[in-house]
Amino acid sequence: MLDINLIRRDPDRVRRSCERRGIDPSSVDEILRLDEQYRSAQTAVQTLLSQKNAHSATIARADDKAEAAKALRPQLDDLAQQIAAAEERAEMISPQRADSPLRALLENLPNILDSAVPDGKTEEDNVEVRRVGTPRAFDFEVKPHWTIGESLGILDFERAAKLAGSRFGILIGDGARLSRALIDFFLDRARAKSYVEVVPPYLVTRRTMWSTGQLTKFSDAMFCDPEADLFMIPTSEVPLTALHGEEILSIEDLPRRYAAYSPCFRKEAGAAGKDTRGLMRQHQFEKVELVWLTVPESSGDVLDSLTADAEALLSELELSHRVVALCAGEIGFNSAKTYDVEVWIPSEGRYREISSCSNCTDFQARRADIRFRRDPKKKPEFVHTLNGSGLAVGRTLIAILENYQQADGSITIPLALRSYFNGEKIERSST
RNA sequence: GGAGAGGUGGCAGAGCGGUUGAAUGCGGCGGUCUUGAAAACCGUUGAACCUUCACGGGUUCCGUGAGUUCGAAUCUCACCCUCUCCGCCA
Repeated sequence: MLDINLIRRDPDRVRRSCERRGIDPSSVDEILRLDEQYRSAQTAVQTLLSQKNAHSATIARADDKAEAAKALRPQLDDLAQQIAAAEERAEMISPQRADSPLRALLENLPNILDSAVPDGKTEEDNVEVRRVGTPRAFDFEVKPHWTIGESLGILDFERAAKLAGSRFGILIGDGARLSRALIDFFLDRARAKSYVEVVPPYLVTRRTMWSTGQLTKFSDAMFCDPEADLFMIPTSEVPLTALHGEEILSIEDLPRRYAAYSPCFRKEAGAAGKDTRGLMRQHQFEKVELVWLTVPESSGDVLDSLTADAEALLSELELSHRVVALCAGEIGFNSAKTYDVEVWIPSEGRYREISSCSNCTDFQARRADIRFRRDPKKKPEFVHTLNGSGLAVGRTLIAILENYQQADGSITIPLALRSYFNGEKIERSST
């Protein structure tokens, strides 16, 4: 959520940001109009309440309170009427109200883009920042990971469909072990970089989901239990970011780094027909997520080091990758600036997203109410929140299967992973 | 799921329906004292919002939401959460 004060002070900046994202900026004017109305209504209510309180204080001070109350009766009754009327007017547009139009408009404004974000509408307009490693050259025909996995007996999509329908996969034997090895590897590396490991709830309340900006009209539908009103997390960014919701941290608490391995659940309603085969896009996948809470002035640098942390994992796995700066039209609702880390997928002959690192500035912190105090005397300020995958387990698995495939159909395990996997190779016979 | 207890400021813990945003203690901050520190003593110390160029003024907040009242932390109702015991269970 944006700061209403910022919208008042610099509406043009907000409009420009909306336009760059390809979103109609007209709601900014509507917000300004409603906000003006609301504030004058509020002032009216407060003036009347102040008068009423003065009368009550008079009664409280009087020796004969009943008598005093009786004497002030006419004024009090008159005030009560006026207050009720004024309150009704203010209540209509109060942003506190769940169905307030002002609130709805405010909540649906995306974060303000960082000035460094490149213009553009689609993936094509993303700007490559750097490339690391060279895609491996194959002297045989590369196979897609599902073919490799199924013939090795470590991936099973048919039975997954039997159990759960489309967009599910089953990891078996060495496939499951490799996945577990990756999780361990990722978490160990995160720990080495001072991230604190967390096992968060995988189901969260509507409020929590709302607080990190996942529940908006721009969001894809999530799995949920309507009866319990609990939502299955689409990423552990949600519980990790909201961890310190409604808290005021002290400056010594910052920066705060958290890492969580968790399953993630997504309906992928908007992705019909995309990546229908294989592990690329599933209703359930696993991920190690990295989250930072920082002071505002350092979030820019933190985004770089967070991205570097994600990349380092790929470098260590010797997987060729690149970093792209997302263009204005591609950046998520919460984010001011996002780098995607993309890994080389041989069967597609291109790089695919394996981590998305975002600086959400104070946007989520304002919704979730995560603040800090620089000094015991200073006012609390909102922290900045950042998140990135480190990494998506399923997609890393894809990358390993495809990039490390051998002519005989076996898989060589990346060096960095061998001690975790406890082996060097996956072969047909080994399952 | 059944039975009970409880939710007050950073924490602990008071609070006959009336100048209570809230005693007291701890902690925090500032100061006195000290070569320095500790101790002691003094002072100060919640948040959001509205209004003002500013000084300041005002409103709201004691789990949440309604209600009674001129006036509610205090009374009524509903809901939520936490804890204890029982049942079930990985």
